[in-house]
Amino acid sequence: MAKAAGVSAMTVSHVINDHPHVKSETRERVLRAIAELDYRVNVAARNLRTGRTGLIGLAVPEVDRPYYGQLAAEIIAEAAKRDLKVAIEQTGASREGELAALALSRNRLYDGLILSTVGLGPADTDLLKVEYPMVILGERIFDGPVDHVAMPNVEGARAATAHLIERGCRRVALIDGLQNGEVDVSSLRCDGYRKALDEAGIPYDPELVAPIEQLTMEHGAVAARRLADSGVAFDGVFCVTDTVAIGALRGLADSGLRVPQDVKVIGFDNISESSYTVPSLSSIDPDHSLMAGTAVGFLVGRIAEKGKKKQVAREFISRFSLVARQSTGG
Amino acid sequence: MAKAAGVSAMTVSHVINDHPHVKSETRERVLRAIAELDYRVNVAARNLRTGRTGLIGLAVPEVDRPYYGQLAAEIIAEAAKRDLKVAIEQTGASREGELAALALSRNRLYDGLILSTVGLGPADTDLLKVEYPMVILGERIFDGPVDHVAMPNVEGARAATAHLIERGCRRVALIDGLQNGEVDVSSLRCDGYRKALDEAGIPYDPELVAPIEQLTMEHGAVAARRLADSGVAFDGVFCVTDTVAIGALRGLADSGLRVPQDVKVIGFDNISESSYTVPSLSSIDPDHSLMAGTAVGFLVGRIAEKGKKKQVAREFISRFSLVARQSTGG
DNA sequence: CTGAAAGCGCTAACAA
DNA sequence: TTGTTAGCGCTTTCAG
Repeated sequence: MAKAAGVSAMTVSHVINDHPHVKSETRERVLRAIAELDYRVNVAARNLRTGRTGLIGLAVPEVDRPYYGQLAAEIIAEAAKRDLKVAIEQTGASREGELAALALSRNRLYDGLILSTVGLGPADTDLLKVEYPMVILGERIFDGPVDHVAMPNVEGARAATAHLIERGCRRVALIDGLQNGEVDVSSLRCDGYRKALDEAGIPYDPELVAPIEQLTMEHGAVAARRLADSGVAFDGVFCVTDTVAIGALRGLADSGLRVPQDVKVIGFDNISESSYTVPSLSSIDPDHSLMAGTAVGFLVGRIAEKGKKKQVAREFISRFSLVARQSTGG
Repeated sequence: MAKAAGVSAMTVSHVINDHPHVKSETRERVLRAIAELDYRVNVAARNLRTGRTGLIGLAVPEVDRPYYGQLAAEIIAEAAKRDLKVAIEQTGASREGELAALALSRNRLYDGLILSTVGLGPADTDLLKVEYPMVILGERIFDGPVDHVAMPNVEGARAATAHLIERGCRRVALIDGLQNGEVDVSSLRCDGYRKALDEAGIPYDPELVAPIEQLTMEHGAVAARRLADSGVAFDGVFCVTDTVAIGALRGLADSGLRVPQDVKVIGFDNISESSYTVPSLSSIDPDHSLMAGTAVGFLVGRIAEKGKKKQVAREFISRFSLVARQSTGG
């Protein structure tokens, strides 16, 4: 123990934790001893004593999907500002994976959990009634007393679709994920799409909706090719996410359709890749860093008030802006 | 304590850790009590006792860069197979960031560290002479007793360049990062590029080399535009990474050059986005999952043999394959 | 097969 | 301003 070098025991702890009442002379001495012995606090022991690990969990489907990778990057950066480390769980977008992530926090491995729900549905509300700090990042699917940070899905999708219409599209297709409930991303964005059509007096045509099983580039490409080959006329596509849209650009190119001349395309999320596709992709930007910052802020708040009586769940819906690029350009 | 429900104390520990000598009847009883009380082991206490945290650190420049995101995804998956969690540190590709990540392991927060070195150089070899489990993922820059998992940089770059030449290119440009030493990625891949030129009897022309400060899409795009606008003739571009190449595709499009008709393009890394660009991007695939698996395997080995005397450093250089896509297509 | 004793390294609370 | 006492919850060791 570093006390050997100095003369103290507990004082070391005070020095390490910047407690005020330490004579600067003593502090010096301790600091010197620490340096000489290359002493390091044992965080495991500290954790045991304090009940905090300084670690938060972030459960996302997969970090290599651009959207989640960018979200993770922002959350890690935001957490680092508050001296928190972030461990990443990959849930594979499955219910089981998300439940497994939930279970981990209960082991007190993490001080709190940011959970990006995709697989869990309203039926699982009870499972979320846990007493440890948690923030759901995604849709407001649950009624439980859990903080939420959500996107402006309906409004954003409406704006995206309206943008296509403004640019002259009259037959706007939708490449969307499967709609499992009434409040998942795919359903909400579909709502926004329909709302925009309504407002423009354009009838909703089910033939223009291409459902895909997973929100990946691959499925986006397949859906776009299928749409192009189906013989159904269309002059615009709103894709449920940018990742899907990037795949769709690929699929449209494969089918010999030019973007934006023949078909205009817009996505949702404004991932950084979208500026670099050819043509560059128009998108809805939900302000990721605001979302990340808010999520971490909520979580840190919950961690701080741990033990106190349940507070009401907070909810934050991010703002959005439309970013017009070549894919909807004239 | 769960012992209240059952009648044991330490036996709970045995049950939890699947120790053999427990009568199945007792085990049942304990298990039932655990379920009823919703008991969870306190990992902090276990960590303190065992000296293991079950957590490894992964230090990469930024998880939102596709290459590192995909690497992280594979490493997390690989670690999960061995019941290890992965905490991610973002070093910002800076020396300070990498040193900070090193320091954390010394706090025993992590059982070991996988460090993707970009900012550290040969001069920092001494700093890596640490006694805790570590694996360097990147170039073999250091002589210290540290395990390395590296890419076949020279050979891969040679193959990429040779591929362009085979496809008819005679003026092959190189968009490369700054060459800081003699063994960084940019230098090694440049070596491979020159080797291929030599072998084809094509003289090396410095005018065809566009250096960029960061390996990003943005810099790739700028470099490609600069190259196109410079008036120097070229019919092929080897980009040091796929990320840079995706930017270059964008830049070439901006300059009115068609890929592959006017200019052929190839990258390095084979990130998943490369299949979906328009045109799709040819690349060198260094077998990420083999690298991730090896890195985790090395680390787990080091963790297991912790305390034993120093072993010699192991080194693994991954294999590669060339993936030809539209960007070099005829 | 089960339990008792001891201690991992730290810090909250208090005393000096 | 510094030190003492205790104990966080677990597991290693050894005895029963």
